[in-house]
Amino acid sequence: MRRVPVLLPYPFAAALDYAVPEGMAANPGDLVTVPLGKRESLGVVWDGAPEARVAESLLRPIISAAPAPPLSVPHRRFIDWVANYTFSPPGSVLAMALRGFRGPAPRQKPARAFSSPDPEHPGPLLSPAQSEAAARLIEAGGGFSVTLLDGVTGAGKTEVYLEAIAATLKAGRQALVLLPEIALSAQWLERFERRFGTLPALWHSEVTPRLRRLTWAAAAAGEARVVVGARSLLFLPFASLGLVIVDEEHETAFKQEEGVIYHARDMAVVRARLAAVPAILVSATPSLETLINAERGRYRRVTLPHRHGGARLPEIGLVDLRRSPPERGRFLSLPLLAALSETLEAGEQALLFLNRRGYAPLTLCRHCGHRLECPNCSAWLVEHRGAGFLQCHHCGHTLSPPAACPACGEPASLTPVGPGVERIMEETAALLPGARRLIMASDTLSGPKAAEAAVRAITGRTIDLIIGTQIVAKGWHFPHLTLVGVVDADLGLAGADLRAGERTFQLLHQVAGRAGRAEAPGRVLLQTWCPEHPVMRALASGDAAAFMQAEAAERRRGLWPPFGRLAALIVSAASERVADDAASALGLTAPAGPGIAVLGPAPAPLARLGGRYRRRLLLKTARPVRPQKLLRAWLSRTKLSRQARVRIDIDPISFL
DNA sequence: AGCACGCCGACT
DNA sequence: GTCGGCGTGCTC
Repeated sequence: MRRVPVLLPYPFAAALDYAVPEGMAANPGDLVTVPLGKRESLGVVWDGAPEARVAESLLRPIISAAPAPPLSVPHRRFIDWVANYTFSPPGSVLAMALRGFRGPAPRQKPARAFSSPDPEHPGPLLSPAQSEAAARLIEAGGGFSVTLLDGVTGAGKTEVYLEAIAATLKAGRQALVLLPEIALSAQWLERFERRFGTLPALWHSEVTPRLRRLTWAAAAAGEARVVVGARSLLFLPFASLGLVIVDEEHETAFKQEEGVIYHARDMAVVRARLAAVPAILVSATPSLETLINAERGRYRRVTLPHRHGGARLPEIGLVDLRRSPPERGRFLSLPLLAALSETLEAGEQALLFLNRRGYAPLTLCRHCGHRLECPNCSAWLVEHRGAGFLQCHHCGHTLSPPAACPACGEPASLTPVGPGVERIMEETAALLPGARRLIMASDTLSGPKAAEAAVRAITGRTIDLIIGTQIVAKGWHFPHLTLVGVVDADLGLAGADLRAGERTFQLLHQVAGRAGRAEAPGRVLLQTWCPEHPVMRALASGDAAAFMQAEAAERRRGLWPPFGRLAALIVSAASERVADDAASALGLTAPAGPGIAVLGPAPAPLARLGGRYRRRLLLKTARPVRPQKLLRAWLSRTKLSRQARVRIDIDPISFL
């Protein structure tokens, strides 16, 4: 009897062994149905020698082969690699790869659902700079390489990398394109269709199960030639992957924070390396990680220094709120209001950016000072006036606005503090009554359909003023938009996040980049209490390189990423005592040695989340030290209460 | 992930 | 006296 390891899409520590029935091939990569307890489960025959932990007489036989092509060797190595790196059970990673394959294969030929993009389709004419950049992307060849494609906002980078896709298609291979946000895909798809005469396959959480199954099968069969989607697309099987692209590579939305915790940009590079194909990372504001890799010569770099079609970069000005404070109870200063009226009177469009959803982030009792807080999390409840409730942005808990203060009972004493986009909407309604306004936020723009409607309204000029959260910073092209106002430029700089400066710079630079993308020149006004801050000075001067150099020097000094490595341990428990005990137990057994430091334990900034108490430890190592091995030994020598959970976040981005 | 086993509260 | 809460443990 033959015995093979079968990896199941569940968080088991390892593959389980099964017996291979007479006459079945059961080669590594084959999808199979196996018995599991009283159930049946899908699984994949895995590589290597069987574990042989179970006696032969106890082995159960594989039930049948499943109707799908085998997972390729590079795909299997990728699943193993991600599991190892992220400290996750390999079965959990496999589950992501099999999401989309369920039950019998689709009856109709997938080919019919996915027309082939035509690389010879007459697309838009490229500028000489774009053509040259495209040629440089293509000259990297078909083997593994990473190229940073950067350049100013509005330079036409998308059209450049579409040429790399065309070359991949001509070579008969498939391309994978990661976008940070599905809402973004509305305009992206238009550009793709203009170039290739048809739409690509889409992969994200809103795709219906039926289409998801078709797409999975079509990718696995090589019939979906280009697939575009969110981070989970990385785990889709491809018959002949030839190119991996990550657009807006600096976006933190690529970090998956639940389940298997991974950074899709970094894993995209790994996928490309294991598949021996090129990767292209695209951004007007590349992450420091990527810039350093380019500087060290590990990544190639192709730059588009000018805006497409003769458009000019917008002028960025600072409004010093100490000198021009808004009126009491208002948030827009006179200089910004004047610019708004001018722009709207000229028949152009304006955008007000504030990275805060809802009406007000805090509700306070004027009588006793009580703050409305979430009962499950250490966080304020955010008022959503339009929807008529207060909500916790961390656990989703909602509350009807109380008529009296819940602490002191004083009636009508609760007052909103600080602005959200809804409150800015209200303020502009009073001050700019004629403007047709639209809020763009993740809760008003959920899904590609809503995003498409918004895009249509803006490009069709039935909207004059957009008020948006960070969703507006992501690659939109609104030709009639000439003014961008940032309500609170300092917002992202608070807190102890090591990337706060970098991220604020990227976000504000990207928002600014929405202005003046066509003939009419753009203008940007940043309201700040601290115009001398390096981030504000860099934005106003436009010297991104100097800013990132300074940022790099600081990180190098402190051995912070990308010059050192980080892993976060988040200890949580339903009881505060259990969380504290587990965290201090980990503190006592922490690893030590050259190039190793452990910070904490400390209460997490969100010390309570979803009713659980949280503590954090941070493992910081020098670049050559791999944290995974240290963590494995650390956790195995530490006795923890069963009630305490430890989450490991390798390369953490969020420090909440 | 499911699904079973197991030891403490409100019901026919 | 049972029905059932979900804590903990196992699945080759």
